[in-house]
Amino acid sequence: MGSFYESKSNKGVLYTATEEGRPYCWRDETGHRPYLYSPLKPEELRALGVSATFVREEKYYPLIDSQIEVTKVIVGDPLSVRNLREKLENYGGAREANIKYFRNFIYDTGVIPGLRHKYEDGRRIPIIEGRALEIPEEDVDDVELFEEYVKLLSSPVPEIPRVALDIEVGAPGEEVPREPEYPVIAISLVSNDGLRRTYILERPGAKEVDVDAEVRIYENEVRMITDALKDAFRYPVVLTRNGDNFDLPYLAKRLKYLGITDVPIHYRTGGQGYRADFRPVKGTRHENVPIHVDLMQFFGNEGMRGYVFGGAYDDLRLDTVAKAVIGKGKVELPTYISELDAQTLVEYNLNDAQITLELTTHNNSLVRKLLIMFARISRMGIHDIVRRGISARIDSRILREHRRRNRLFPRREDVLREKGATFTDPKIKGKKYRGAIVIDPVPGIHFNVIVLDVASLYPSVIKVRNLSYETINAPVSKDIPVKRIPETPHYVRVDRKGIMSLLIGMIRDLRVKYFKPKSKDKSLPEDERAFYDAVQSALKVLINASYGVLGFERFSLYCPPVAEATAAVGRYVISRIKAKAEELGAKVIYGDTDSIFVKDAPEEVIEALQERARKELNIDLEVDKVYRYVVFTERKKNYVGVTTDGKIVIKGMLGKKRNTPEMFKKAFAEALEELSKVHDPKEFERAKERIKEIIRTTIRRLRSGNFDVNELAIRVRLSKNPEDYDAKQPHVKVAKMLRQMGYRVRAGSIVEYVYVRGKPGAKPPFMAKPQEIDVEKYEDLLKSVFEQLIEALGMTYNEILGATSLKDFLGDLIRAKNS
DNA sequence: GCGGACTGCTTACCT
DNA sequence: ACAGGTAAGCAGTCCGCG
Repeated sequence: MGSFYESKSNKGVLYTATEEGRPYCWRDETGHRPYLYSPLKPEELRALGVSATFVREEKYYPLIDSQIEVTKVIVGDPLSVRNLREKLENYGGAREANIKYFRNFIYDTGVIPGLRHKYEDGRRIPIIEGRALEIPEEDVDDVELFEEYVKLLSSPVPEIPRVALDIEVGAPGEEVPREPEYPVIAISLVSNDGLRRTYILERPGAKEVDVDAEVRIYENEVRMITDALKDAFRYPVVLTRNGDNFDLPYLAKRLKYLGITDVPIHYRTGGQGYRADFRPVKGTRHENVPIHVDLMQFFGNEGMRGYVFGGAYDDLRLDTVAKAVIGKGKVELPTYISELDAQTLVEYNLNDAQITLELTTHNNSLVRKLLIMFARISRMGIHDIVRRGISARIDSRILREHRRRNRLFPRREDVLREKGATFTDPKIKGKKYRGAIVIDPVPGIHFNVIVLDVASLYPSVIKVRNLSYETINAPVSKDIPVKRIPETPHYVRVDRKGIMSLLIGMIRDLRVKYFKPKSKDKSLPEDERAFYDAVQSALKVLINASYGVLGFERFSLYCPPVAEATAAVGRYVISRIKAKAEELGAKVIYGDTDSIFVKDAPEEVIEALQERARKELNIDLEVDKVYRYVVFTERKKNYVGVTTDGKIVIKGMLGKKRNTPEMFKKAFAEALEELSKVHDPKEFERAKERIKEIIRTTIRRLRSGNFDVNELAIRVRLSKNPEDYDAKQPHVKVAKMLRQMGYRVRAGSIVEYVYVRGKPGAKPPFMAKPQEIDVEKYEDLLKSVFEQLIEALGMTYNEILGATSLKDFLGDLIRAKNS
């Protein structure tokens, strides 16, 4: 499950699970030491005064497609690796010297995080119990590798004993305390094996607390904290929400404040990110210490938010995340924590711990399974899976695959020097290369529309075109076959399989050809299908990010021409499909990146297109959606449609954006409701009338002042801390205002404001009265929201309303004059 | 002195 | 700390205009 370097024993340490599923802590017995590689010979290194063990090794170096000789420099401790790396900087540099020791330890011992292990001859052997059935041999580049991953990923996920921990601090007001001057007044533990316990400091009503849990009352705060931690330490995993940033550091600080010197928590703040872990106190060892999993770190990850939970939560408060993931929120608080009565305090505290646990058990333990799958694929401990981004996971997987093929991992600067240049001009200033095509939509209402899309376009392109850092623009002689990349000077050698192409292609195939079909196979029992579904979601996250990381500066194998070539071939593929569709007589009315919307295309044409894509481009073209009708304006990424089964699809419209006031979102939803009833052109007339009525009613409400200001609140998420903004937009002004008033507003916070007449222009809703609202401003906003819809229906906003204000009237007049 | 065209900055969304 | 493309808002600058 994890690994680290233990300085006391000067050894690598692994946490694994035993055959029986019990946690087990294993200290290295193989003599594994920290090391790096150098292109220098041992005698040259000795001459430089390097004292270490030298081993000459032959490795394959992908950047020049040759075997090379390097020296493995084995040293005493991880710190020496860093010192040596700096020392060798001017002497040919070091290789594989930026890899943390515990990572090498994992790759080299062959341990697989997320699996149970057995012990044989001093080695840990991972227990792989998964079976590989029906491996599709055609189109899989490396059947053996494919089979290995299938077995690895289909091995059962053990149920890990774990306990959720949550604390409450008796700070006055709604301030979240940073300094340890306030007492910890309650701690709750809720486990997946039946423990439900709250530890509270003695207070009025404490003895009468009646909850579905054991309540322990303490006079002494130190005793209470120590007892709670002792109980938590019986579990191999402790779950928190925000424990890295709050619960654990606060407990540590508070214990020190109360005079305890040997504290079982180690934390780090600021700088390289914050994290907190449990540590052994005097007389105990690492095996008695649980792993800390802060779920907020996991859910805060953009990849998780977007792909697995469908962007279901907007901010990271426990309440929001819990409602989205498990459909259950927090207990409403009548007052500040410090003023709660004992009963309410315990209920609140217990509920938070309960929700934290449920985030990992809900939906057939989806989160638990995802974490384990990521751990297995990327050979990373749960510690790091939770805390680090997707690029770290892909990096770990790729490094491990280099290691086992005895390939020397190239330095980022070497890849960049050899393969750095891009040639296409981006549409957006500041970007590095040209991206996807968006086909101009044909404005109007279109009946009978089929959406075709390429299943995972970019990973398919990477696979099919053999794109990889070592195959693109490789130094080649005349007799080595290459294939050119359209719109660029790039070429790819095709006589050797590129490693990125192989690995990304395989993850794609694992998902598309194996786990996804299994997750939908009705002949399998439901829990088995749910398991395969978790596996395919984990693979999806990796697939979706695999192209992106190649264009990401901090990725270890950052390779701009590969990213550029991927996008270029993507454009080529979709353009070819579009041209072919038109050739076959279908009208292409829109398309974005990997899709085309075709109108009036009979089934034969669709089939012919799919056939052509398969034969000519080696690409799978799928029917993604069938629309009863779609409505476009000239705006891209902006449309409404109703599918044949009556589902409304809205894309990009203001009416669904998170920062549109609730009042307008509601009106917009009503208008869509009307549209969903439409089956043919005639019924549109009725819908239009109803929409007109909805808009008018909304305007009347605005003008009458008959509303709650909260209905008009605009919610914006800050990307920076307020003090870091130069801009003076309303949300920035209000953020600064709130901070002045003592609220904790920072990057990631949601700022709410309403437009008011007069000086500052915007105010937090709780400070504004309905009479102050800048009604004109909101009428403009309403217009923007509905214009996107109205224009699509072939009308103008003013026409549908009549001239409702002098400004609109004059606007119309000017437009009439100009045209 | 005021509006329009423009740019830069920002957010939210699409694939 | 995965990518680029698009829409839209606000604030500021420049320019033209009796």
